[in-house]
Amino acid sequence: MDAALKALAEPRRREILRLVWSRELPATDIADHFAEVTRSAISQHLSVLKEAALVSERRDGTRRLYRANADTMNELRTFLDDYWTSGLERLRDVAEADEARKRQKKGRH
Amino acid sequence: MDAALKALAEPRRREILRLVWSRELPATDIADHFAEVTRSAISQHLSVLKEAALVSERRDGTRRLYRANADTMNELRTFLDDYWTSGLERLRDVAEADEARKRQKKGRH
DNA sequence: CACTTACGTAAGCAAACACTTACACTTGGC
DNA sequence: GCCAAGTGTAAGTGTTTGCTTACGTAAGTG
Repeated sequence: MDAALKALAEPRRREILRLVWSRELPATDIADHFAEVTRSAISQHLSVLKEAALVSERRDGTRRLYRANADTMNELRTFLDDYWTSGLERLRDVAEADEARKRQKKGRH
Repeated sequence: MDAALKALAEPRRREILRLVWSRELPATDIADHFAEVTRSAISQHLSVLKEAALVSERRDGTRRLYRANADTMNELRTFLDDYWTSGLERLRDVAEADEARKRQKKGRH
């Protein structure tokens, strides 16, 4: 999940992800979409996205077809939703652990 | 919004953000929470979060009190929600723009 | 006014990142 | 078997990032 967030932090990768959102696309077609950078750069971005499970790859002859992985994106979505909402509930525990840490630190020093 | 996503990509910053989720906290208290890194490192993280408008800062004497900025986080949330859902609808436009680009590229070359 | 508390900030460093160019590898058609 | 198409990968480069130590500074305290 960490990897997914990190992968999404890069604008180019978000754009790639959008391209393969609902249809499979071969690497070359994806690269063609970006005039500014090399095919190689896109290939590396695709690796990152694949590593983060944000896209899946399917081989067809010499081509590799990429498509966004809806499962991972839904997981990420619920992770963030939890993040938004859980802050409040878990706060008491965090505060308590914090106090303990503080006392320990002071005691040591 | 880009800055916010990038800021969230860092685990430490997410943890900081959670600490100030629903209560103000002075920088020192935040730093005390992290035994592994320096106060300076946390200060720099706070700068990034502030730059991304994910936290707001209020001064009180020598102290600076930080608190998560709910507005920005809601904006980010809707941005992502749009991102999840809009892919489908905007896809046709992207595809069309893409075809145009492709034709142009071939024409030039 | 000296001293302490609570901070940011500058400088430097190693690791990570987004690229590039050049090359290697598969797959399918002739 | 040879060649072209489609693609990953290795190596190198400049920039950014997350950190450290050291110093600077503003606000309260005696």
